[in-house]
Amino acid sequence: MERLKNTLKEKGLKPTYQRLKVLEYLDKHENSHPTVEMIYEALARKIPTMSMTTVYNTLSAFLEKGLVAEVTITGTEVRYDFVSTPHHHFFCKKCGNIIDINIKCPIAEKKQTHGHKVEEVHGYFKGLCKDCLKSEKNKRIDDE
Amino acid sequence: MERLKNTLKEKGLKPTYQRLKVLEYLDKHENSHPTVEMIYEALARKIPTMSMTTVYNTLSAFLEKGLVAEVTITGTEVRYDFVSTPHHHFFCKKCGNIIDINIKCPIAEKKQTHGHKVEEVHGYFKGLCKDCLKSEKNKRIDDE
DNA sequence: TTTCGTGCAAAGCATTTGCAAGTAG
DNA sequence: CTACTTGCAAATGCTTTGCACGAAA
Repeated sequence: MERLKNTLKEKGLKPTYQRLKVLEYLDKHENSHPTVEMIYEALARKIPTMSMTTVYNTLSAFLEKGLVAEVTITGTEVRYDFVSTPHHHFFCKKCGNIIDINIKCPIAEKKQTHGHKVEEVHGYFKGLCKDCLKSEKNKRIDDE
Repeated sequence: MERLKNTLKEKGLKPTYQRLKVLEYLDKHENSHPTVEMIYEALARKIPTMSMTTVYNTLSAFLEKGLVAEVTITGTEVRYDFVSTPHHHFFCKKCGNIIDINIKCPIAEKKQTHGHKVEEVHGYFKGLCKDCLKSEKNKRIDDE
């Protein structure tokens, strides 16, 4: 808890109760890339006065300070990624999960391409995740 | 025109006047990755009865048939990419343009990663485009 | 006391839906 | 003829804004 409090202070954000709770949620669910709503739903259960507005405010403050990154793979919803180290994402078309992918890509090292100055490199895959692949296979076996 | 008409027929879409016009716009502005609004604004000038709904309908039909791809780099707007060959994108943080980038990436050839089945590979850069870089430099010279 | 954050209610907007009239084949 | 498409109007739902209250320094 103290660790997260310091994270906020370092970024010049007052460590309010709500901000700490949002950050704690992001920290605990680092791998689920939650939506605004997922965060709100989870926190509202514990903090009855929590409002959507506060989640929006908080996330946009975090975004500004570089604490989180927006992931817009699906095109219909924004998901939030607690920024640690740069990585790619995998979006499963079946279950909708977004999974972190850590692979080294020579292109990701580029500082320039076609004369443009590169500041960020983003990459993502779409397809079927490991688990959905497994259940697809089981289904096929069941059918036989 | 006949070419585009055939494109629609091949995909099983009735080549209506509106669809042809949207497709023609996409074909002509292949490199500008327009938003729904940009397409609507341009076409409404020539076709007074054109409606937003029709642009939405048309694009979603195109998307379903794989004629276009959605580009969601900015997070606040969806842009449409007339599908030709797979390529990456460069988003300029200053002017907001989205530029096609053709580079070979070894990762893009992957059919599988970490046990997940890869069907699509997407990559994009963010930074300053060639032109904005140039005007930044000129500005600095002007200041001196 | 002064500044900043919270959270309710209302506003704003892009997108979707319902549906009547029109059109392609 | 028959099914599909168009496009207006209304509804929907996510996100932002205005603002009063409250907390922190």
